[in-house]
Amino acid sequence: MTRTAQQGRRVAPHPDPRTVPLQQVLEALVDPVRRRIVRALDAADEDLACGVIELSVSKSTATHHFHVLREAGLIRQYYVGTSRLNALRREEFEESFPGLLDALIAAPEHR
Amino acid sequence: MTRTAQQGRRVAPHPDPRTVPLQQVLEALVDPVRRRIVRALDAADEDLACGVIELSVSKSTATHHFHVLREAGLIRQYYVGTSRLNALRREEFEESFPGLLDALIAAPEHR
DNA sequence: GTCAAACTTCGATGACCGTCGTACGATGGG
DNA sequence: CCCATCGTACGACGGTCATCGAAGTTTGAC
Repeated sequence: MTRTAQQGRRVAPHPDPRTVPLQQVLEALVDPVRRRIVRALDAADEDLACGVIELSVSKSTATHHFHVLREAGLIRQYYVGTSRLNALRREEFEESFPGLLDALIAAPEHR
Repeated sequence: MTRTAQQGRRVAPHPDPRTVPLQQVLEALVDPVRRRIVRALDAADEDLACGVIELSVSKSTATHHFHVLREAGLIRQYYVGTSRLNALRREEFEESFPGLLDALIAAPEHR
């Protein structure tokens, strides 16, 4: 098994956002930890590793949350070395659910 | 006890949408039955009684869902006779979370 | 080749919430 | 009055999900 094949084995499936039901998207976004992730990715000008976002949950829980966001078509994930980088899928998501991400990011969490 | 006082006793508390946390709003809207209610109220040109919206859940469950929507500042409820009428609080909600309700209503449930 | 860093996987646990049936309350018509 | 209609209140139950720790995997650095 070559090194690149190993790398390939780590590539997780990324659904087309247009095939993701609204229900799944909302279930992903209803969790405050996952919204923190989305907000962090939105605020950053570059892709972020899982570890650099402060989430106040354990690593295994964080992995779970990133998984849910990926399955909902909200983020893209790829490995660079031992890190896994995350990127918000803005344009694709906007095409699927126009205005939804913008409205959510603009919405204040508290008051 | 007068009749109007009795009526007054049935008036449920309506929070100001501006005081409702985003978390609570999303928890309200993540349930598909509650989204059906919101969509029905949006589509109607008049206020709707609880009973006239097809929900495929029991009456007690329906009451629960209307309660959650009211507490989230999404609907207004008032009695007329034995019926309880429901109205979407569009403008107030729009002021609190601009674009959110529109994006959700515009979003297709399935594909 | 050894080791640390960064995530993942797995199973377990605990809490929450959507659901229901039943009993109850309020209203208006005959 | 009586009664049907419409909705509410209350427990109970069940499934789902966020959480964790422990063990495993992959990578790169030395």
